[in-house]
Amino acid sequence: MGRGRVQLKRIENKINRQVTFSKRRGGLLKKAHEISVLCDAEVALIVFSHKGKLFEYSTDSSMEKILERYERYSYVERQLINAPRTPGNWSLECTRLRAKIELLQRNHRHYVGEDLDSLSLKELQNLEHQLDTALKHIRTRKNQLMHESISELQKKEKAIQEQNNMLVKKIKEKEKTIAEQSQWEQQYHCPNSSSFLLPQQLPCLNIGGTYQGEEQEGRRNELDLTLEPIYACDLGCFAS
Amino acid sequence: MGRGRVQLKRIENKINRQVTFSKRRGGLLKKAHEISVLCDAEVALIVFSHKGKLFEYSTDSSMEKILERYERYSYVERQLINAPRTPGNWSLECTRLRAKIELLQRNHRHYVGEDLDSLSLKELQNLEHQLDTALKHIRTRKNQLMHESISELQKKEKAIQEQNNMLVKKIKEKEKTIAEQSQWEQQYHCPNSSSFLLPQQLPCLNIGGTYQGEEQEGRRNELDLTLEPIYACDLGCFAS
DNA sequence: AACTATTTATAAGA
DNA sequence: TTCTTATAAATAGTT
Repeated sequence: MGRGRVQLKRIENKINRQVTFSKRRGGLLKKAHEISVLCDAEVALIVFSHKGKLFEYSTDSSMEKILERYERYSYVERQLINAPRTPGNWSLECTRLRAKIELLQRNHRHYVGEDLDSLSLKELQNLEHQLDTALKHIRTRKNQLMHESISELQKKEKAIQEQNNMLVKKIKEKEKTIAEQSQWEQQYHCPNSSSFLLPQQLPCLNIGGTYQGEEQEGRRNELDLTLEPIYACDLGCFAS
Repeated sequence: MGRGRVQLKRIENKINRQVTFSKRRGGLLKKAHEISVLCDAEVALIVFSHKGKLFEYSTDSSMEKILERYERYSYVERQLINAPRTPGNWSLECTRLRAKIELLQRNHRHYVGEDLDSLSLKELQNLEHQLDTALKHIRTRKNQLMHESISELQKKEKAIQEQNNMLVKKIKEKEKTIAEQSQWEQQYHCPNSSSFLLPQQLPCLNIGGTYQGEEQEGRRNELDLTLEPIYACDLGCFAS
């Protein structure tokens, strides 16, 4: 980029080399920063000039972290023990543990179907088989939970229904008692009772006797409706 | 550089980010190499992709040397700014890291279908879906590798078959030469040749002319049999 | 993985 | 060094 093509070889003119270094260094650092931001990558760039001056760029200015990560990565890659560096500053144990984490995380990516390019056919096959097996277990467990949930709900439903029936029976008995009472009151014209209200109350209660069945049905339906959403919701989670 | 200006911020589209990363990574590595050569500088470049894959460039491939030089160079600076980690911090860090490992390993067990009892239905469902997706990716990649392997083998087979045909042709020519030679010898009763053997030899050779075809077939079949086991063996790895 | 319209980087000159 | 400018390179968007 510039006037005239450039040969990829050391610039012999000292001044030119210095100028080019200065310009290109800026460009390189800029591009390192750009890829870091644009692509969410972690970049570490170290440049020593011919004269030995240091220039550097690192994502989030955490050069040490990136270099550590590099060492870890290299360690994992080489499957070698990382020679402890600068012992004063840096725990070997931590490095080892970080390497293990890196390995686990890299491995995990394979289990979610990422980074598969690095795997051989044999490895892919093993992975496939393992995931297949895992899925079988998971589905078995899911079905088990579903069945448990269903029978739990059925048991609950039954219990509530029984309670319901019992309540209906109780109400019927109460009504019967009240009806008998009012009949008695009517017959004997008891002065303590507010008899003028009864003619309107009675038909209601009488009808209630036969009407009760329907209302009971209504209640059962209501209960079913109450149950169903719960059931549907839980099953909604099971759907696949 | 390119159509439209680029904003210096993370590219949210995953595909775009990946493509841009790939392109810019190449450019960055190239420029790092160029400044290194042109300006006689020592460069170390480390790039971790978002997914954690490592790319690196270093002058004369001596990454470790450059990093060491970097450590030496920045040693004074680090001594001034960063208080070295105390042993107490180390053990704390180790504990933290061990906890993370435990977590990762526990999580991993779920991915191989173990320890499922502790998971809720919702969690099981998420797991199932994730493994399903992973399996799809893995199978796609496997198929890709298989197809590559198969076409490679077919190409090989074809090449060997051609070689085979050529060899057969050569053999035919040699036999023709030999047959002509022996005919010539019979006609002129050459005293140097052991003529008493010829009556038995000739029928063989004469028949050989027509018989040759079968023998040739036989040879080709033999070769096919040699090819087949290799083919079957390689494909055996693909079977699932 | 190519292509190409643009933007960027930069070599040379001042 | 720094600025300018012509031109080579890089690359974003597209196919």
